[in-house]
Amino acid sequence: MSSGRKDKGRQKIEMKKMSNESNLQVTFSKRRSGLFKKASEFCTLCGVDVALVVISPSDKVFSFGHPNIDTIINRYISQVPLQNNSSMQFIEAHRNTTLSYLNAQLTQINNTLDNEKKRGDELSLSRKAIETQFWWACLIDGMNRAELELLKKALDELKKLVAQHVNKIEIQDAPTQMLPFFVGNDSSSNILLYHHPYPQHAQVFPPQVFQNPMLESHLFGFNNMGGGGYGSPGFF
Amino acid sequence: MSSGRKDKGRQKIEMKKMSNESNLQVTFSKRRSGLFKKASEFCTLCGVDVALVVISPSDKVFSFGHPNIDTIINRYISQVPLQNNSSMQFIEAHRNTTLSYLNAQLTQINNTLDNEKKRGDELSLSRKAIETQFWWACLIDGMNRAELELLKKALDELKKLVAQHVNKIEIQDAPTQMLPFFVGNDSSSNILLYHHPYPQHAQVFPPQVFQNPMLESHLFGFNNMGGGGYGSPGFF
DNA sequence: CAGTCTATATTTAGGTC
DNA sequence: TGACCTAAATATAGACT
Repeated sequence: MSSGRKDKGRQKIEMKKMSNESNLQVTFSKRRSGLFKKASEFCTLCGVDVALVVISPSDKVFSFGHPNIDTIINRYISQVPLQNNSSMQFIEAHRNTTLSYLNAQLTQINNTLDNEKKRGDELSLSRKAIETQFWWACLIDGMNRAELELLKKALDELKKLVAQHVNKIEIQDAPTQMLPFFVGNDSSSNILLYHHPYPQHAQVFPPQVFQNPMLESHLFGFNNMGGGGYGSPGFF
Repeated sequence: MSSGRKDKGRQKIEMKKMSNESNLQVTFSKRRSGLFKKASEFCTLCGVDVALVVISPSDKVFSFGHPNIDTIINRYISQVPLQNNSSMQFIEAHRNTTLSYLNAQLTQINNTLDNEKKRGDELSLSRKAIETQFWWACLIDGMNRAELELLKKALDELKKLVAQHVNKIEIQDAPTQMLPFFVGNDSSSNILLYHHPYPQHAQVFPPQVFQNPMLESHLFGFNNMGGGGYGSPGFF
């Protein structure tokens, strides 16, 4: 019921990589299932063993095997002469890249850890310094009401003295610098504390490194490895 | 060209293993080539990687791969470790132990890192608490030499007073009772100290005993406690 | 076995839903 | 994605060379 147009049916397509992305996606699905079906039919009809691995453009792995893909792959690996079998090397390579990746991670984390330790130590130190510097203030906590009253009185006295002194200074010196000690305002919330800009610890791991596909040219053959020398641009 | 006998054309066949041996042989060849062709077209058309291994009833191995069968197989086994190959098992086992070892290390280091972070945060917090609690002490930093001298004198006086008072108390009260240092947040003696609206974290500190000599002059030697504070609510 | 031929059986490109 | 539709493109059973 669309435009009353007659279906064109199956069209012949050129045997090259499809340019239309969405068409390619559809064709990928269709042909993949078709291929798997053929393989499976082949198995039942002829009683053979088949292993089939397909890696999609988005790097997903689809596989089919009868009776068991690992069995077939193992048989393939043991059958193919060492000369042609680079699987071992690839395994090693893969392992090595994984290892070095993890090692890099380890290094990075260790660095972060070191920084944290340093930061902690510094803080610990400065805290100790503060405690040492203001140890006497702690005494105040131990005082009872009477003692505190006494202290307050003493401090009042001190305030006067200091005020006096500061006054003297202000007269003598240039009054550019404001002394914070006894500015008698009522503000109770603008205490200025200095801040330490601590480093952030966002961890960004390096992007993964991919190996180049081997671009060997083989002729399509029936009983040997094949596959055209076809580079897959931009798929990895 | 046989005489006008009509061809039966392609017949539908049951989907089960062919009984006729010679037919099976023919079908095997035909379908095998068909399957390989499909796989090859699939590669070209969709730009995917394919590995295909077929093992004939007579145990011959046929394979196809694009761009290289070993690459694909390796990628497959990177995903799914092989089970039935002893050398593979060894490699995989080694790889896995190495990986789990590294992973364990990673976990451990991450834990340590977390702890360090926590420690750092706590220290940072407690330090801020100290700074907050003794904010007024920071004022001292704002003083010049003369002011400090003055303050020292006043505090000396205070010291005497307090010492005197403490002495008196020790005589009156039970001599077993020590002066508690830094007892936390519910003591009435803290009222003055916590007058300002900052969060209290006094309880964070261990009740350390400060046995510093009172008001030694070196106390005033520090001068980089950061920016001083501004007026405080009529504390004095 | 591998190719060829022929008449179907199957697959699938291109759409629609 | 996936299912369904249609008609053309392919694959292939069976027979023969």
